[in-house]
Amino acid sequence: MKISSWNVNSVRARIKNINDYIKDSSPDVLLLQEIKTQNENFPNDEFKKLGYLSYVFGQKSYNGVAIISKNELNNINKSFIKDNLNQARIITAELKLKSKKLELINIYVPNGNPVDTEKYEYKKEWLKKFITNIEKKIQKNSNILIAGDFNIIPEEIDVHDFKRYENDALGRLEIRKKYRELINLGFKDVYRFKNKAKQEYTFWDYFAGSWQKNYGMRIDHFLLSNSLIENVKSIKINKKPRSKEKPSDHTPIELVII
DNA sequence: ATGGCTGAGCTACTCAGA
Repeated sequence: MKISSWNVNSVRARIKNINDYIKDSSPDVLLLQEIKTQNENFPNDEFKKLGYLSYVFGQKSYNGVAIISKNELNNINKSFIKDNLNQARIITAELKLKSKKLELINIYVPNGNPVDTEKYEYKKEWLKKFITNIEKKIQKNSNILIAGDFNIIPEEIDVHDFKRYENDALGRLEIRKKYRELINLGFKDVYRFKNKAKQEYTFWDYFAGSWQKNYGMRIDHFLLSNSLIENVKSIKINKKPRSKEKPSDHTPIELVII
């Protein structure tokens, strides 16, 4: 079972790139973030042609998340947390993994910049609520995969120039501690668990030749329940989509799990 | 390097991203 996560920065502007990616990589499940459209304008038909069902939590202009799946998914939930600003940032589903039920949680965490504004407070509040609800969820199902755009640089190794981000909403200690808090509930950052000292990124700015210079950061993550880590076959950051014409600023991360 | 580049909504320009 291959599960991919990709912040596409508009599903409609990116439809060709997504199409190419699906044909090239053929994930069983594709988690999308920043689809930037309402449900009624989501390109369901495009995905149907490729053999996928769409589960969409859209929003006009900003945010929005979706799950694209080859097989039908159950218990779709779009209200995992109560969002103060009613932004579309979480969609969850239940996935059959052999005999186990895997709770799939697709997230798009608020950016939080600038740090001296209510945007940063919103990010902190959002993460706080999210952690609380994950704690509750674990009581019912301890097989969980949290995937998506966390907008968190976990460690210094996860960005090209940490100095520049240590007071940024993505790199601040206060925010990185939230990430640790989440992991301490019983998760592994699958990429870092499998790649102890590797420096790879999932995001590169559009400007100043960031991609060409490899000035990036690792902010898209898969957090998997400790109990399932033995089931992981591979975890890969697929840089190919970032090298294409009209790319998203993020690139997909791919988990193969048995 | 708090800039520069891209997308949505709209049709001039602002907001948001990270």
